[in-house]
Amino acid sequence: MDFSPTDHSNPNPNSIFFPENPDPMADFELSDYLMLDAAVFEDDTSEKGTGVTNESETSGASATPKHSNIRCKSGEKKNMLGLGHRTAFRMKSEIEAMDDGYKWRKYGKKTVKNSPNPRNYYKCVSGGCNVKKRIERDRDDKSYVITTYEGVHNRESPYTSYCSQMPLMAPNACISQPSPFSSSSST
DNA sequence: CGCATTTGACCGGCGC
DNA sequence: GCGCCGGTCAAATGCG
Repeated sequence: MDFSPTDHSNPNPNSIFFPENPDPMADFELSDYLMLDAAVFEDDTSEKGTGVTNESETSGASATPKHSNIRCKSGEKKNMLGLGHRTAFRMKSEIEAMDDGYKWRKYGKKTVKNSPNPRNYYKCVSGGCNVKKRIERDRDDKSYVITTYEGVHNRESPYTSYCSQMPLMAPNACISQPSPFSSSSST
């Protein structure tokens, strides 16, 4: 795994690199950054427990040998067929719905077997792009939020755009503004 | 009144 | 073939 939060070369506009310490919400800390596109998808679903994946989405897998949580389910298969990238973050945050610059609409909520915490499903409604994201709390540490983006935005996040206008800044210094995480985009 | 959210039902895929 | 599970849809409800 060479992925890192500072890998701004990632062409996927989904890859919004959250600041390590956004002052507005202070209590936020990026823990893991996972880029799961088609190329590495196989690894992601193999549940070998070698990658950070094991620490995030599959955190509950240890309790249940079955890896039902990360199998290539219907939606994921579409993903493998070329629907788009999948990007997952695990971050320490009190809030689940963070404003990443896009407008999201919640379309579902589901309690999943591997986690005592419900998983929330959002669709991007800004720009009409077909991007989805899942948000759930880490089963082992509720102070962590696991966010999984699926698909590719057809436009950049206002934050990354902002970022691109500041070529002299360190890439990962971008996005620390404008106030990336005003709580909850929706509501 | 309009829009976003909530929540239960339904669907499709996978494992046994 | 059946049951389980994750994901999505759509009607109902609440809030601004």
